[in-house]
Parts: sequence; structure tokens; C-alpha cells
Amino acid sequence: MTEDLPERLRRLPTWMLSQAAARAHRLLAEALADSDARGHHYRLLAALQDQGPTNQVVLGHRTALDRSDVAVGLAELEQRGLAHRDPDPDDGRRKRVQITDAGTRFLADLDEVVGAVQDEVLHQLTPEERRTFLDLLTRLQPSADDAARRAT
Amino acid sequence: MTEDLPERLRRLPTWMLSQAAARAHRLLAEALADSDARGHHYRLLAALQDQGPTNQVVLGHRTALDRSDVAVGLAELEQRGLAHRDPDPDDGRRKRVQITDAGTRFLADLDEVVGAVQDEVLHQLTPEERRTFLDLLTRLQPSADDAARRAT
DNA sequence: CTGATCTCAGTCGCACTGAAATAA
DNA sequence: CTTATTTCAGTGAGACTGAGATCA
Repeated sequence: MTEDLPERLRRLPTWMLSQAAARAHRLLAEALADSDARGHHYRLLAALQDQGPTNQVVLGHRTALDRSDVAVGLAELEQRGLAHRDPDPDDGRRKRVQITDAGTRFLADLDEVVGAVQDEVLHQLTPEERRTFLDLLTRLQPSADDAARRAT
Repeated sequence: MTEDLPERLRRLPTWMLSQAAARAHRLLAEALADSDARGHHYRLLAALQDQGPTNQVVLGHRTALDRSDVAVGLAELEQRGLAHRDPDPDDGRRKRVQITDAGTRFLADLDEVVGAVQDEVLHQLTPEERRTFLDLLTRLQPSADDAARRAT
């Protein structure tokens, strides 16, 4: 594969990034499909488990999902008894979204599936290199400064 | 942004990878759109410039594009005089695809646009870190061994 | 009234599949 | 007849937009 790439692409960080992400995304989607889940579901359950009940707008920020995709994903999770939506008692416009016990158990199963995919994607890297890689990726995320500069 | 992420996602390499790739892809698409180009066009021109004329199947492998997307992209490039397709004299099923002089000039313009996006995406990293990052990304690509194992 | 939240329908770029056309 | 290449139409998931409904 790599040995056949044009110079311009092989040396282009954003392109190698896209290729690696595409492969990881494909492997993850395939693995999750075996558990009748999709990426949206894992993201939503992970946010609900780690950070507790919230409304859908906050959930969208935390999962980097669009509001409409949050709505659709939660409807699917709720239908399977993995999440629950209440009207917020303090503000009737909002819904209070929580993970259910079944959702917590399902998330634990998915954690194993997701972990296996990490190993498959990163198997060429040493533990030290994996830490470096994650650190570098984290620092690529736009900072609050960037967001402020972008707003002007 | 990052400070608000659920633990499970913040520590997940494939997810951080997807996020970084999505941002890079968005910035690249916006920048290329200003030059009336899209990612497909840059990829195809880069492969033709760096590795010379070929048929569309090989071009698809080199650019990681699907055969049908190669066909569409080349039709657009040809209409703008940036690439040229001949029937292969040795095999009438194939087409011999080449970049034109106008295509070479256009690619040089796009190189600058693409380079500017690299700086924007990687501006948090030192030159040394950027080399490390590219090296790690390169090693994430599936090897020939993986491809062989996958075929069984 | 304005403004925030949620929902639904629809759009768009991208990756991919299946089938037809052409030629070895 | 079978196989390889190119092309076209269509599918599917993901990210997004706009309009409408509900409620503070």
C-alpha cells in the first residue's frame, strides 16, 4: 500500500490522517455492527455513563454529534431500553436523558469491542508510542483560543 | 472542547483520530473550494504528476479512490483541460490517463493551498513533533502482511 | 413577543455496490 | 464464454440545515 503512494500524498499529514481515520472508522463500524450498535450509540452511552444525565444539546456537544443525530440516536437507544428520556421538571423544553442499567451493561460489552479495535489499529506501535500518538492527537484539537479567533 | 469530553472518548485513539481527521478534512475542503477544486481532484493530479500516466484501476489504488469515483473525478478534470484520457493502444479496455500542462500548473497552485492547511492543522506541534506524528501515522497503515492475512 | 429545545424532512459529500457496455 | 476495464445508477452512514412544535 504505502510503498505505492505518490510522494505528495505520502508526505502529507492531513492525508495520512484521513487514511488512518478511515481505516479505524471502518474497523470500528464493522466491530460494532456485530453487536448491533453504531458509532453514535457508543458515543451517546459513553457520555451518559461518564458524565451523567443531561439534556440533548449538552449531549450533542460532548459527543460532537449534531442535534438531529442526537435525537435519532436516542430514540433508537430508548426503544431498546438502553437510555431513558424524561421531561426536565425545571424546564419543560428540555429532556433529561439518562443511561439505564441495561445501557450500562451494554456499554461494558461495547467497551471490549472498542478496545479490541484499538489494539488492531495500533498494533504496530509500542505502548510508549501509543501514548505519544494520543498526546499529539489531543494537541491537534482546536483550543479555546482558536475558537475565539475563529469567531472574529 | 477537549476538557468537556467524556473520559471514554478522550482516551480513545480511534475517536481522537476521527475528530482530528474530520477537522483537517473540513479545513482542506474549504481551502480547496476557494480554488474550485475538491480533494478528489488534488489526489488524482498528485498521483498523475508524481507517478506518470496509468490506467484508472491503478490510479484508484494509488489515490485510495473507488473505481467509480476515479471515473467521475477524471471526467471533471478532463472537461477543465487538466487531465487527458486516451484509449490504451495495447489494450482497448484500458484508458491511458495523463496530466496536462495546465494540470501541472494547477497542481502547483493547489500545493500551496494544501501546504497552508497543513500549517493550520499542525500549528500546535513543533517540527520534530510533526515528523514523529507523520511517522506514527505511516506505521498505522496496514502492511502487506496484514493484507495477506486478511485475504484468508 | 423572543429565545431555547427538540423533532422531522431533506441535502450534501464521500465510499461503496451492482449491472451494463466494451474489448481482450 | 470468461475476464478485465470503465461507466452509470443507486445505496448507506455521517454531518449538516431549515422549518415547525413546544415551552420558558
